[in-house]
Amino acid sequence: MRNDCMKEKDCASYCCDMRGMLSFLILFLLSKKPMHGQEIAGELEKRKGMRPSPGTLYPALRALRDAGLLKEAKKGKAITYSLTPEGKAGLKRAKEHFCRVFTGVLEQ
Amino acid sequence: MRNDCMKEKDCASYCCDMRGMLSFLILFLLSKKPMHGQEIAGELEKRKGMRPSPGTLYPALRALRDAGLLKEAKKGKAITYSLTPEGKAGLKRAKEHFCRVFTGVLEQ
DNA sequence: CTCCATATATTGGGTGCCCGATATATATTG
DNA sequence: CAATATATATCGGGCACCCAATATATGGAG
Repeated sequence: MRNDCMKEKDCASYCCDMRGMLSFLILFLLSKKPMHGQEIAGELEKRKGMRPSPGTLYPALRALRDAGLLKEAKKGKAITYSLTPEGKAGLKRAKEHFCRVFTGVLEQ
Repeated sequence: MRNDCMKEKDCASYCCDMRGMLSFLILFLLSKKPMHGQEIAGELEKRKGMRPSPGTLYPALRALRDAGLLKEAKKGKAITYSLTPEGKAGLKRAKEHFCRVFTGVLEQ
């Protein structure tokens, strides 16, 4: 059971398993500023408390690129990712859905 | 690919795949008021646009009960679920984690 | 009682997120 | 030119969410 953390006092939450939210978070982070992969990994680590493995992050970035939602710019050994117009539009719609699903969760 | 909706104009978002958020949402909904299973399903349908199947909902409720996070009260053919003190405490921690992960997402 | 609607419950299986390990490429340092 | 560090990339597999189909139980209408 992935949510073993549900029984552990030292785990912050039950939603430590946020499958399916990775792409959404990536799009959101890149909307703040373009970043390369390891920067994204670092930001995710700060927020989630766990650093995504390369096998998690890079396939996700590739899928988003293949879907036309973000574009790449190679600089040295790093690749800077940024949102395409489609990515921005998609993020907007995703946020709306997110708000509808989690209405009231953040209140009080 | 579950996220086929990423390519469809009529789908609200990329986060339609919210695996791992079901238990969190159930705890949140029950913190508002005790409900029985089908009420929960209806509320989830309103928020997510899709009604969870029985094979999704009831095992989730059972797992939360077995974890001591909610209790059941049978009334006729329906079972009213409500949070235990452990469930309330767990939801509080889950919310904190949720807020940390999604800081800034709902802004502007 | 019989029929039907509603609620709960179980089973089997698909899907794809995500991880760990490993590989490749580029930069930097000495 | 090695040697090391960093970034990207791939591969195989586990696992848990989630669904569709089906089963059981309770209650109400006639």
